[in-house]
Amino acid sequence: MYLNHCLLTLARYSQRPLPESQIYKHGGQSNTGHNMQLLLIHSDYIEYETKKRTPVAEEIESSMKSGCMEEALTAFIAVESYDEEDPDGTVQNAASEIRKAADQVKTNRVMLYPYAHLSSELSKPAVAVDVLKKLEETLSFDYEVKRAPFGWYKAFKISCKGHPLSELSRTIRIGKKEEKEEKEVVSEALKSEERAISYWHILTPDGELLPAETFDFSEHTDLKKFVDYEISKSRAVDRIPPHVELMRRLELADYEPGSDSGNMRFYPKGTLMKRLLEDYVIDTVAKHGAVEVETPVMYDMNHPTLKKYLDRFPARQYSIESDKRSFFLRFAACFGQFLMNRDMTISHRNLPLKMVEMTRYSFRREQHGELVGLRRLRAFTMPDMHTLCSDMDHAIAEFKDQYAMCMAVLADIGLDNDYEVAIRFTRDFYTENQEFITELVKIVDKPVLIELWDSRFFYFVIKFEFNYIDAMNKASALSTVQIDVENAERYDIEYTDKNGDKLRPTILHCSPSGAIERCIYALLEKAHLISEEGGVPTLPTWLSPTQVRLIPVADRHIEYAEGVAHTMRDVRVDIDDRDETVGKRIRAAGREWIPYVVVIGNKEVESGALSVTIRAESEKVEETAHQLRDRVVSEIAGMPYRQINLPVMLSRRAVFFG
RNA sequence: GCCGCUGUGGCUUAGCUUGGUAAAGCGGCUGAUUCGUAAUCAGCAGAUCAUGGGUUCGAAUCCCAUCAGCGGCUCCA
Repeated sequence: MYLNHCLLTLARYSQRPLPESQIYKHGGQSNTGHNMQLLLIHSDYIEYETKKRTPVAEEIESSMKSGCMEEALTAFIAVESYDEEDPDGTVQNAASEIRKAADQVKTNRVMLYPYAHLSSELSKPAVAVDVLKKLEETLSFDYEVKRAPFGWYKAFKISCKGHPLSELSRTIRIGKKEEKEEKEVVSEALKSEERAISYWHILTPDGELLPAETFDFSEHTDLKKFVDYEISKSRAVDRIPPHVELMRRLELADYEPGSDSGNMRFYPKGTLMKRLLEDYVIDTVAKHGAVEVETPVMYDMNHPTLKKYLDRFPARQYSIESDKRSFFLRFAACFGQFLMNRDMTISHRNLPLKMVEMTRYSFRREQHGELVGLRRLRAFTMPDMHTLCSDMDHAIAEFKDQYAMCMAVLADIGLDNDYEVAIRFTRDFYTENQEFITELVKIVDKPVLIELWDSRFFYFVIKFEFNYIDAMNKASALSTVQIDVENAERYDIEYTDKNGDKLRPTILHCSPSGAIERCIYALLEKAHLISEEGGVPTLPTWLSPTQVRLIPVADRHIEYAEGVAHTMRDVRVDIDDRDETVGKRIRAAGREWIPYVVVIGNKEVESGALSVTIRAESEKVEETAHQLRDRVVSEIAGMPYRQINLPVMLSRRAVFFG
């Protein structure tokens, strides 16, 4: 078998400098590099048949609905957004590349086949159709050309002469001046996701495994919503997410138009909430033996190990050019921690070895349409812990511990029982560990969604997530743990066992709370749901930016209020000293969801007792400052405390929003 | 990424259909008021009507492009 029987070229063009005479069309230098993805296959035959139109389908005559060609060079083509600047140049470049290949394999037949999978930076459909048509026209002078229609779902069969595609796949980048070869960069994981076939089941605490469609959801409405969301992934929504309005009105966070979308600004109150949640998660994993580390936010795109991992992760990343080198922004702490692990000397006595980082930030360039408020961001804060275990049995034991830890974390955060569980694993893992999985379901004591794969497409063999279901029936993953069986090898991480042998650890990935911003989103959505049902929306007291608001009736009571504030150590107290009526200030405190509101006038100054309104119970009690302080301190016992993040006097506060 | 909707002082909106250079409430400032549990009174300042083009004697209003937010769709050529 000879190589050139199957010529497979994945080419990425960069536009060459235009002759002087053409430059004027583009208003001067506009040489940002034009690309088009091209996959050329010399085939015995290629045949296709259109199945269904997509929304971007071109209008075609019936003669184009199916077609075939024997002994042809098939060109799979993706026109990219960069090509829009100069479609004609793109056509010329592509034509010459196809000519070169066709001459090489000595064929005079060319099949042009639009193929979107080749790129994630596609051009507008109209441009693509235009380029394809012109390409057909250009090539038809010298070749017999056919073109498959654009924008249709098509079935196709191709017989490639010789070698398997995967082994010959390569990318050629034609630079502005010189040509250089590059490895294919289409993420392996993105491809895997396409191939992965999922089997959906419900597993009950009794150990019953039922196909998802036969399960009786009547007593599990949230699980039903979750399953619908996972399987169908579509849902009609009639309003904007409630938390978006709340995050602004409560002066927590807002969009930042000066940045990329999905990069938020956090006001003092939101920043305080974030820090408290971050403190809490770090404290909690520290109690479970994790040590905190810090790693860089950007990594070399061409680092051999990282590159392979990058390919394995189904996320799109930000990239940064700096001084001729290319970097990508991390989407988790895996990179930094695994590289650190690799250089460490680790004994079996050190296992399980846990490292955690509060990644501020992790970056994922999610699609525009996916970004909403605090639910899905492009820059987010995520606790990321990795645990090195001696082997799979050890990993499974740790997995169970961390599963329980995650449940406790969500309960402490204020999301007790507000989530649905998904456990996902390969068939092999299931047959070997059936009991273990049933046990996990018993621990949460409610039915969970099971996703089963026939073979392993990802780096993990099992993972679970706790998913929050919001008022619009959207599911978002919070806590998650995965057992990774691939990266110890990839990163060359090893430990020394009792016998002095070097072994590969099994690695757990864990985010105990999920993204911190997403926790805030879930808390706001939950509060909104409660208020819709006629309840009082609240935040957990330990997370409330102000825990106690003092309202002096007149100016002469301010001094006394300051004394009260002073008494309440380790409680976030502020004083509304603005020149407004008591009624108005009460109302303002209510709109801020402040858990304890105290009015201070002559009566309080004389008696020494305070009139305290408890928001959660909508009732008033008489207490001394010490009693109130003790009440709040015991309520937040065990949770982190930080001092107030704004001036104590409201008259001194600037307005951030509204 | 694609489609649709939206974009008016710091905030929320009116005006846009039927072009004639902006209106209100909140917030801010000033003054009066020192007040007892869900909005005290008066005055003042504050807007190149998202950005860039176009049509027109004249554009917040009509057209095009861009950006952003929201909703939907989508990894599909």
